[in-house]
Amino acid sequence: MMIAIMGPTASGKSRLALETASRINGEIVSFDSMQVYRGLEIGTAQPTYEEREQIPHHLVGIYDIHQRLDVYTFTELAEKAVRDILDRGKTPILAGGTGMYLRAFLYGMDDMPGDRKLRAELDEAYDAPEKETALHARMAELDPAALAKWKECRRRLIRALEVKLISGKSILELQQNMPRQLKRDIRAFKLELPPEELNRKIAARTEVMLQQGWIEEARLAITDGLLETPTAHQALGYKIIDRFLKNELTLPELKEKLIIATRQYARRQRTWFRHQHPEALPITSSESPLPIFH
RNA sequence: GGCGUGGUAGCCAAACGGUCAGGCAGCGGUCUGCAAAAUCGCAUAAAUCGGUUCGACUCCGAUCCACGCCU
Repeated sequence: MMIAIMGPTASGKSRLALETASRINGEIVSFDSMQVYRGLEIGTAQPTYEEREQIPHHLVGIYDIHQRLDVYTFTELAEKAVRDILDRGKTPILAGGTGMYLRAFLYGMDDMPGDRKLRAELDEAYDAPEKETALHARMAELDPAALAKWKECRRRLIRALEVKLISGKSILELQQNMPRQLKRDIRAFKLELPPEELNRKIAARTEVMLQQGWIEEARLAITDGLLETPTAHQALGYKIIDRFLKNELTLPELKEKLIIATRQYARRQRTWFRHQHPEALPITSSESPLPIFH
């Protein structure tokens, strides 16, 4: 048996996961695409040192910002972490806001070929607005159906091209059996706070992060090349802070933009959980314990 | 008190006497190897009251409000 706690950013997942873990002798597996990165502790709201002393956390701070991460890789890491925890006779508590990773882990993905080197090359070759025409032309020839479906989305076109080049088949052909059944023995919960409450929490947390030194953290990471990394550059807020550091924004503007970006992220998460995780039981507060009965 | 300028959605901001601004914020959706990403869609307006007109956000008048200048 294992437990999953999902929910939008700042909704209180970590707190709930921690509380649950100590109650049922569990360990936490973070399902968060950005908390894996070292050096982004404050901005990605990683658990504190004390919290990690108290309860083991897995998949937090395990990567250097320059390393590339993707769903498939993450899923493998999570698989291993979960197995270890179970082997130790403890309960894995999956907690996080990266819906796609949770979905992939809980339901599985279709078997599809992948070649990270090839994908990186394709990214390199087409990763610019002007080069999209070339990508479109190539896809029009190789996989017109996929092009029609994702013409506005370069990233998915590149993955489609990758699959086509490796397998000779259209990605659409290979992904016809999107898994709809859970493949895990899981008790899943999703935090759904009233919008005003979540907004309040987001604003408050943003303030705290800034007080904790988020700006300095960002400055260091950016100096280290964060903005050019393959995956970590997407972490919310750092590009905005970069603009502040370049004096393009005032402090109040910075705060406002960070809060807005976080709210928008939370909304996308809400949409995802609403539709992709019917197995999760809605929870309206992070204050009370999860309804788990042994 | 007088003169001037202006009042367009939550905010910013255009054009126009007769289907549409646009941007930001908001809301909804999509999502199978970069997902804290990417992408698609939706709604809300004309300060108030009258007049001119077949038709007014657009023209005219009054009123209110804001800003500026004058007294």
